[in-house]
Amino acid sequence: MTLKELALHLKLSPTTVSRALNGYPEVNAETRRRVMDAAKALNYAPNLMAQKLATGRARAVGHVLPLADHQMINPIFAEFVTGASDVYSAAGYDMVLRAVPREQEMDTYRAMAERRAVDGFIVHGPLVDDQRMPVLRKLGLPTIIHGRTNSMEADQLYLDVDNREAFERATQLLIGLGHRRIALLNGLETMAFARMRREGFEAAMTGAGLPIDEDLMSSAEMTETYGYTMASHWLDRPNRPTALIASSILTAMGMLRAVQDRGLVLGQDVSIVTHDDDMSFLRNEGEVPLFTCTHSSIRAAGRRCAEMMLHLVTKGPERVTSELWTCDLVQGRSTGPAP
Amino acid sequence: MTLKELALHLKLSPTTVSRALNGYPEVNAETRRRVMDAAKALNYAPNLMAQKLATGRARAVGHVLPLADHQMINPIFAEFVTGASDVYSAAGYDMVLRAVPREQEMDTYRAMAERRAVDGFIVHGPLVDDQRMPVLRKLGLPTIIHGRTNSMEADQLYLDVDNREAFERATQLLIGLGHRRIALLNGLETMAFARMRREGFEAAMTGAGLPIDEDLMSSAEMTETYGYTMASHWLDRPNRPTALIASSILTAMGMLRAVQDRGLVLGQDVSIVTHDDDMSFLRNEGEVPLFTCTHSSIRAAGRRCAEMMLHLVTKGPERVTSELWTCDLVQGRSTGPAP
DNA sequence: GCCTTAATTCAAAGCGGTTTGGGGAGCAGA
DNA sequence: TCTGCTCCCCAAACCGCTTTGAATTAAGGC
Repeated sequence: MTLKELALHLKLSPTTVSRALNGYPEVNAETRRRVMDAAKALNYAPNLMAQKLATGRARAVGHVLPLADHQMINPIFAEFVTGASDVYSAAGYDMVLRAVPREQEMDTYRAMAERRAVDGFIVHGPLVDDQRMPVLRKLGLPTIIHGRTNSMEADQLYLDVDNREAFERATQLLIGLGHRRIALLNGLETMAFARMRREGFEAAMTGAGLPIDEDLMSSAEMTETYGYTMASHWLDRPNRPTALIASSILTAMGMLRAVQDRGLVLGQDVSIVTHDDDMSFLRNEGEVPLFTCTHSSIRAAGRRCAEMMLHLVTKGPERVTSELWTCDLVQGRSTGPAP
Repeated sequence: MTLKELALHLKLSPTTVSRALNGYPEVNAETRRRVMDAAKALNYAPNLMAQKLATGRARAVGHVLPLADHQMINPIFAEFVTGASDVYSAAGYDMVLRAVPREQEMDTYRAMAERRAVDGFIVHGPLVDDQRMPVLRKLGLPTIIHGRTNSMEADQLYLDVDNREAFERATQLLIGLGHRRIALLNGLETMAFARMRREGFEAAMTGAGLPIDEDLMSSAEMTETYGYTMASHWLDRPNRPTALIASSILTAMGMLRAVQDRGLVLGQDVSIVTHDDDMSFLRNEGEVPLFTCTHSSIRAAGRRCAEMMLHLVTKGPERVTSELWTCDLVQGRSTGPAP
């Protein structure tokens, strides 16, 4: 069933039918009703491609996910993407998703833009000195960064969590409990967010006059195994840290396993603070949750980014501004006074 | 830059340019080279929408993810989707992703099909008595199920893991170690895969003349918390089970936490066998991995499904058949003789 | 009653490609 | 020389929708 056929059936011109269907004012109310009814009855649905070609708008936004070697990043993307996709779906937009190796990323962005496959991009996982920024800028499509980086232009739109402040606060909480030897198990510090978290940590430490011990700082993909391995390593030191900070609840789980392996008691012998992305499959639940954490829903971020993008492509760049979210600091059972 | 402009520039007709670019034989080799060079030099890329409209093929495949209340299912989708997306990207296909509430799922499939937004569907998370099957069948688009269900037609293409056999084998392994009281922490048994796992478990138990204790079987979303809660419950029983079977490495992690909480030793006081989807962020690593498990990569499944789909839409349904994969049974440190 | 203006509707021209149905040139065979 | 093929290339139709510009009719103003 095409528009033309429908028009023929109604003894109207395609023009009128199209307008009736798309809510244009210059069509008689009665006529519109007839058209609507017929469309429903005959099960008419406009051909997406034709619509896109005619309007020049793709009604889709692109997400390209770097397929890293260790692709820990995935569950976070997944969570974000579900949030975003939900918003798109409700607005009749599509999400087109491409997972490509890092080295093909630029080409992918370029290809999608040149071929008009999407109306805009949401960029994931910004790096320190991220090379993608100038390229994206040149493509000229609306772009929103989930996160921030030093290499983006001042007017670049983004949505980020204040990672620096969050980790400063988390560290201060531990310091306030009397901890002096605090280890930071950070995410990959090529990622912008990890860099900022480290800054927050260091600010709190030096702010309290505590030394920064490079041996108590480590940075890698945030897997459970990694949390277990590094925590084990630290806890077996002669002068072991009394508190650990994790960048993800996954690494925190690994840390906890290491703690329990050694017969130590969480929140007593060792305290743990983690960042919690509120991932649906790994909830930090309970009246008093297991982990004390800085908390920010990644899915909510996905939703919000999608909303910003839709606003951007439908109503223009006015009135859409970057957002910097503050994390909640949630008290759990994993922290206590330093032994 | 449009095809017409490029043609004008080359003093050729759009026809010839199009053919040259798309590798049709009826064009002089020298001409083709000229066209190719010019296209590259002028940075020409065909407009996707126009191409899709003209050819009638969307060059995209649809994935609709049910947005359940408890959306544990996500990381698995994510993993699958990354695998699939990788294959699509390499072939110049797009993945269009929609996350919608269960009740809108059918409409979403219908809408995508009617509007020709995709060339085919890959269906996730088949249920027992899945209502989507007849609907999808009627839409007439190529469809591949990741999993199987009783409600699909005999000729329906699918890719599944032999869950029944895997869990039967896992159970037999425990029985062979002398375990008699074995608890099964299953996924949601509305899902077809969970149902089959249960069947495998029961077959092994009755096969060994062991009773099936409903109190030692539970079914829910496979979260860490759930694993912790149920394992705690079971381990605190007067006559506690000596072995636990988990449906996901996440629940297994929760179980382990419960075991450690009680000062019990894994593989000694309590044995655990789990299914491992080989998720990138939660690897069951080590020379001898932590968990004894039935193992099958969900990402590999995503890749294979995508390949099947591409074959289906480009070369037709001949020579593409359903696949039933057998899980590896991997020996880890989490199992030992019954105490 | 004539001129405006508003309300509806339509024919036709895109959007940017692909594909069908020739058609001219060059060459071998009769 | 004429016919019959290839080999290349082109004009034009088409994919299914949107949108521009104009036409038709009805209502309002004086």
